[in-house]
Amino acid sequence: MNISAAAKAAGLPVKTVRYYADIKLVEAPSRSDAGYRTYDEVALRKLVFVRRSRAFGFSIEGCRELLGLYQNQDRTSSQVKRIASKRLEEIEEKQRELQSLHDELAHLVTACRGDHMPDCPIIDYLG
Amino acid sequence: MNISAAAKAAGLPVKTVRYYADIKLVEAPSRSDAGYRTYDEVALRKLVFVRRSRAFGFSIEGCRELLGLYQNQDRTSSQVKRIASKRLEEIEEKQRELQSLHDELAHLVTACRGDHMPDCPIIDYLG
DNA sequence: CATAATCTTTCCAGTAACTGGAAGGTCAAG
DNA sequence: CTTGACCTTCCAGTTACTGGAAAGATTATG
Repeated sequence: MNISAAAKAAGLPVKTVRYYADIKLVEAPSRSDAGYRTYDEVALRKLVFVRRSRAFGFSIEGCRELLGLYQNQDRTSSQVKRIASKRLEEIEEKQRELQSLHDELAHLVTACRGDHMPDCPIIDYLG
Repeated sequence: MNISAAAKAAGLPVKTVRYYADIKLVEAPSRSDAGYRTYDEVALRKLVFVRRSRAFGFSIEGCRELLGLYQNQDRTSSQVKRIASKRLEEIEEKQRELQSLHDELAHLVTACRGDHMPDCPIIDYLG
């Protein structure tokens, strides 16, 4: 499988697939005689794993840890759970931030008449 | 007022204050004989305005637009409201994303026993 | 007045996680 | 045999700063 087929199968851009090998998130794939990267099922599954992990918002380093556990027969589910819980807390923290931003901004937007006059509670608040 | 006093008064790092002038988000401040940047009340108010705008998550370009309106006597509140509403929609979109991430990840974390065994629904889901 | 500490300046590089593009080699089809 | 779709590497740009080095200015202290 060449890189574009692997990328398509993994649901990732070709550039990203190369990038993941460059930063050693996944192993460097073997090469054809012409120097083309060739992917097998195992390599593909790791790419999919990374895509799904990234979709949860795990950082590259987080993905590295998770991928390590994925490939480690001696892992414990508590190791995995710890990492996932940390991410969950980050998400919740971000949600709280967004909620207060939302409430504040929504309040200002509602208060703004949105007419042809210059007076504006949003500008007043910021200035 | 030298840069560190202005930065402190505006609630921004010194580096950031310089940066905002470098990218012409705010005007380049006047200089002392020795070449030190000097800030007055007007410049300070603009820095505060940018800090507050940034705190709402407006991009630098968004801040540029808002600052333009702030300084424009001929602005209309509808112009301001349009920009703020766009940001509000971005926030809401992000909230929806985070909510679904949260629900999915929370579900997996709950299902994971977090013990010394390797079996893990989180890994299963990702792999 | 000398010196030390604390400013300030500019410039360069690095962060996260890609993404775009140029220059050039390879492969399959017609 | 040429065209077009691949593939390669390498370099640069993105966002919004942040860190640090080298060197000049100002302020405080002895």
